[in-house]
Amino acid sequence: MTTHDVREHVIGTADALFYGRGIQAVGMDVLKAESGVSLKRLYTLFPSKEAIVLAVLERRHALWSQGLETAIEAASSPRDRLLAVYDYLADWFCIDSFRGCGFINAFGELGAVSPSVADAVRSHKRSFQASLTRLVHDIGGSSELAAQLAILAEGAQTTAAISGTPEAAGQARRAAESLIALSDAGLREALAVTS
Amino acid sequence: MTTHDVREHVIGTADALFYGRGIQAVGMDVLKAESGVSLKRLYTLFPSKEAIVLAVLERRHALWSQGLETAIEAASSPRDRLLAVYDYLADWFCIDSFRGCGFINAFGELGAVSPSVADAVRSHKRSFQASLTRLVHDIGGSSELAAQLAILAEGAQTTAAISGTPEAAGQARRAAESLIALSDAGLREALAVTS
DNA sequence: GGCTGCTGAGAACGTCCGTTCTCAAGGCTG
DNA sequence: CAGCCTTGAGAACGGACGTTCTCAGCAGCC
Repeated sequence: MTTHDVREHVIGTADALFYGRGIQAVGMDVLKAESGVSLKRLYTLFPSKEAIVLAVLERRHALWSQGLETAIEAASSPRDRLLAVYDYLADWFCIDSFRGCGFINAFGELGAVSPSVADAVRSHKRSFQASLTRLVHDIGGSSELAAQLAILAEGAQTTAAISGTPEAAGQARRAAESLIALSDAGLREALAVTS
Repeated sequence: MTTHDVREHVIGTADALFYGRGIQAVGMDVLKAESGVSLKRLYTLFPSKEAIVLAVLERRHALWSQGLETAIEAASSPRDRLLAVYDYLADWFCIDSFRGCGFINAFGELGAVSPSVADAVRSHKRSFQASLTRLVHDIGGSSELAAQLAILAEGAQTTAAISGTPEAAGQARRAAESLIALSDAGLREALAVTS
């Protein structure tokens, strides 16, 4: 068991605990008990609890981005790659332990009190929007469309979390399909006269 | 200064504090200092801090719903009434103290630890979805469209909160206009063949 | 006016948090 | 094998939390 392995183990345990119960609801002694790593060692591995929180967010970002990328690459057409984002969300919402976006949760809990947490959340969301923008540009869509699709994805996450059902993913996906179809067909101007 | 007035004053003060700093970040002594109401009195007015949190959520729901209703009623056509929802969001996002949806924040912070808070958040969101569904039905739209527009509104709130800019409101509004136009024109079938 | 009962303020309480300290055990060096 | 030095565990610490207690002040009544 190398130091690095223990570190990763602690981060993984902390991730599950923080995500499942809320960050402030998990004390260092609980993390000690669940990870089997003594307090002394925890504090030699990390300078503070906040550092653990940041490491957890980093890991969560890496896993999430990697999973998303894998889902995207599995699709064949540019349009399917874009829609794969929502299928990825749908799969995620169905997991038992799903409790919303960990970044949004962390932001609500600590965003006003810890600037570094707020920054980590912001950069995660920026990264997601960048991925989406790239996919949208691949089908010739505008940045505006990318922003709209990102808003749908964000809304699906919070809606699924609060309602406790995964159906928001399908609704967001169908909404995205509509917006993409509109953009594809270049029908926005044509429809504008009817509204 | 009646008991009722003091109660309302405490709830208002607590709302501002909880929303601005996070619920767990505000202790009872801070609430005492900011409201000018002694701890003894606070605990005669409310049985616990959690009761104050619930009262705050109730008040926030009342104010928010009332503001939304006012914004809706000010619009003249059914379509404008529906889009007024997003203009209401836009105005809200521009307020300096905007820090996201207080209910989403509370859910992320306490949803896993306090079932009553989770319930309050769920019923607020259900109420919002019900309002939206009513407005959508008034223009002949489906429940599916209402769900999609709700997701857009949710996404706009978290996006605006995390990004720190109000532009998500406009993006969500334009996305909503697109979805409504598609629904209005009954063009979904026509477009399906092009996708 | 003196006694009584109630309300007020905030000191005090127990608990739990994040963090540090003590000290015992073990491995490497000579 | 003796000495030392690193590392381990978890008891201990200071502070902050939510909640309760004490007691001074002040009505109202005899």
